[in-house]
Amino acid sequence: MAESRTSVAPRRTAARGRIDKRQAILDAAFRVFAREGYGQACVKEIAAEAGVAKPTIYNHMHDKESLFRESTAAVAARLSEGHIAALEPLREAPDDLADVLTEVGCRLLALHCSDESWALRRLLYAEGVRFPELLETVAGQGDRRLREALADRLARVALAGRMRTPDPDGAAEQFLALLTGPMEARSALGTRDVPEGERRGVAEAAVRTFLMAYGPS
Amino acid sequence: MAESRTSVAPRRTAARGRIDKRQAILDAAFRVFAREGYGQACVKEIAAEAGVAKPTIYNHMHDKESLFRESTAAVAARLSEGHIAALEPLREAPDDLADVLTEVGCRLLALHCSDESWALRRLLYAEGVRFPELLETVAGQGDRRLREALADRLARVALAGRMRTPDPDGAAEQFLALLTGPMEARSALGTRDVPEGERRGVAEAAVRTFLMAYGPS
Amino acid sequence: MAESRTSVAPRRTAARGRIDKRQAILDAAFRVFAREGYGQACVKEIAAEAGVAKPTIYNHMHDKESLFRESTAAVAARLSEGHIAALEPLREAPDDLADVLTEVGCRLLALHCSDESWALRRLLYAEGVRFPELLETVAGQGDRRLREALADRLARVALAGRMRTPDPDGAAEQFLALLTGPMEARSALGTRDVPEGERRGVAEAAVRTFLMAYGPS
Amino acid sequence: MAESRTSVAPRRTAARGRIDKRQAILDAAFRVFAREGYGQACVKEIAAEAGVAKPTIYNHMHDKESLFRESTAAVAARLSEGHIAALEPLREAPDDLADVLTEVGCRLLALHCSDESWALRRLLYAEGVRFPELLETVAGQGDRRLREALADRLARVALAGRMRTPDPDGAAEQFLALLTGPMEARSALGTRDVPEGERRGVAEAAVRTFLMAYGPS
DNA sequence: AATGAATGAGATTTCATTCAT
DNA sequence: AATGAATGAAATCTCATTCAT
Repeated sequence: MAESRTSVAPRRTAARGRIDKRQAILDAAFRVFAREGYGQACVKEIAAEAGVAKPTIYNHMHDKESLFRESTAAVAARLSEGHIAALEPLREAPDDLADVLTEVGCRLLALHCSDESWALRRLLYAEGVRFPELLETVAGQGDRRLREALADRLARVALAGRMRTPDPDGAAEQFLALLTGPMEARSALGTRDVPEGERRGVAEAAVRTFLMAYGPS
Repeated sequence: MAESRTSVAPRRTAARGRIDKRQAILDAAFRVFAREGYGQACVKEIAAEAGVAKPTIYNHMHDKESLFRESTAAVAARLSEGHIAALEPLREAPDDLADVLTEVGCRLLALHCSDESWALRRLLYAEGVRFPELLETVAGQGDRRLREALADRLARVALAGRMRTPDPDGAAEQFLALLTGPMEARSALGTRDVPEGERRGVAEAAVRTFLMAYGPS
Repeated sequence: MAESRTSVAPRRTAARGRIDKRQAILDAAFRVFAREGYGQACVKEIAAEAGVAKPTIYNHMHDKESLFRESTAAVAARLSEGHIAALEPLREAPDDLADVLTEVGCRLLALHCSDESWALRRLLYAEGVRFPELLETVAGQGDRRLREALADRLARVALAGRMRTPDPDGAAEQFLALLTGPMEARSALGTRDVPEGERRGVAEAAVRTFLMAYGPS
Repeated sequence: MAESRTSVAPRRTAARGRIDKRQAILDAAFRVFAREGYGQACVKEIAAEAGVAKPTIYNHMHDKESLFRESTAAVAARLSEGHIAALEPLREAPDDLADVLTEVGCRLLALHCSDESWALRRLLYAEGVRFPELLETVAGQGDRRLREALADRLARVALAGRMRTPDPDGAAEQFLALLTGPMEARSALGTRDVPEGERRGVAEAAVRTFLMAYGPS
């Protein structure tokens, strides 16, 4: 570890260090914002959690708002990648549609129920009104991207004759609603863990209903 | 009622005034919390909006936290009444199930999309972690009560042979998910208005899917 | 007790009640001032301790300062009576001077070390600068009166040939100093109890030294 | 020392400046506490008197209580040094015991009657109950240290045959009582200046009585 | 005479942010 | 680039005091 820093890429040490520090700040910021909420979070605590001095934060970010924007955007991007990856099993129109949808549903729910995901959702709900471009960027890049990707997959499935729907967008929207809607209450807005088994039950119920509505004749 | 105020019981003016003031404080508090978020809201602003002096607030409520708890609880109770009332058309197992469900769905969505409702939801998401008993009280008394009442109605409908479902709770959960799930993205977490027509479309789609899964054979 | 109020002197009930209430307020005020200090004491707490409403206090006393003045003055007067009474054994020039002085010393020390006495002393030290007329009244009526009374007694004793001193005032001053001076440290400014036996020891030592300086040839 | 500041170590200006500022804060705090009393003193005024901003105080001290503790402890330590120094003339068992004791008495009284000393005593009396460790530290390090040092000196004097006392501790205690006891009333608890001549008179009277009790046969 | 309610003023403390090094 | 120190502004909460009843 130390080696890779001191001998392999010594020229990059400074820049690398800077980037590392920036990342450490963003990570710490997200943790603190998630824990305390934007208004209650204080820069001092973020600095402490990032292991840097307070002014260092202001060297990297212009103010608390930027810090919030950038730290949440970073997490949102990371999560969004996961969502897209979770659709992988649907890439090819499958034979065992129910199984595949259930698998995808489970993957999506696992992500949806992760601490990070709930933390981000809480922050967006809380501060979306006061950070409208965050909603645009994050929720846009996040939820919309997922919905559209899922709609694409469903369209292929329908085209392959394994589903019937003239409206893949609506179908995707409802599939996601059937998956995530129930988690709100079951996890008490993310404050209680929902065990994997229970999540699977929700996914199976969602798929069952979904396929009765959209499944092959 | 109005009578007792103006003619029968002028002696009660003082107590009544106190109650009025308390209500004014709670209302103002909710508005400010909704606008600014818990952390950013300041008691001074709440006092100004309620038309009282700052210490008056502390005469009625012990501290900012209590103020938050009580003001949100009051709104939650009010909204919860509305939800139950919205189920009214389902009281008797109806002939035209689709129409009635659509009507109920529209009513629920209208409530769900009201400013007050979004404001409360935002605050719960935002501060639920730090006010766990709020989640219990408010979300419990709110969402659970609605879900259970709806499940009761659906059970009756099923009993009357107009639906088939061995699990009215799950059915209610999914019906609500199909209704409210799509609103999250469509209203951008409550920051954009969703016109009534669009809400009706969502309700109709929800009912369509719901009845294909649970409707009479 | 209740009788004397209701039947024996019914005409006086109101006035008596008012006086009682005033006394209750003064007593409560002294206790709270003693416990918290003038600046930290709050009228609300005094009212609670007196069992009356806050405005009632303002009906009896003009403001917090008056309350302080009157409550401390009342206690000071009470204590002063005790001091004078403690000199009783010296009324007649005694044969067994040492014993009598020791007895007087013990009595004075018991008073000096009472909770009330320390409380008053603390308040005078603390606020004397800001309530100069209190020092005049209280310390004057208190300490000076005691010193002068003691000097009178000592003068009589000297006149009776049982002491030799051309300066009874100075002798009284020193006797009191020998008595009370050591208590400051021993009781940690009144925060630790000094047992009676220890007080007697101090009194005996004071008398011994005093008599070696002023005793009969 | 002075050198290191002006010529040798200009690099230390920052740290030195911090220390200076800390000292300025402690000094100002003591002055304000002495003037107003703990409860009435306000941090804003202390900040103004120290020439710093309010938050700077909270950067150095955790809260008002710490500020009180530290500022009084600093003064107490300073005064205690003076007390010990005042005993200097007694270092060697002297020939002219009366003169030396009088000299020491005068020095002690001068200190005892200084503004700073009265201010500290007032604060200890006033707040000792609520700051018990202050009494321990300050009064302990102060009064006890003086009494013990004086007892040491008196023991030497007795050993040299110039006094007779089997109990130097008691003798020291009484000597100090004879000195300081009378000042309480004469200075009206430190609110009136006692001129040097008067102090000398008290010291002489104290020495006279003391030596009649403990002096050489 | 007594009180519930209200309030202006001000207390302590914290925070985001900036200098100077 | 990074930090120790400092600060203006503002937050929550308390207090002595006064009305209206």
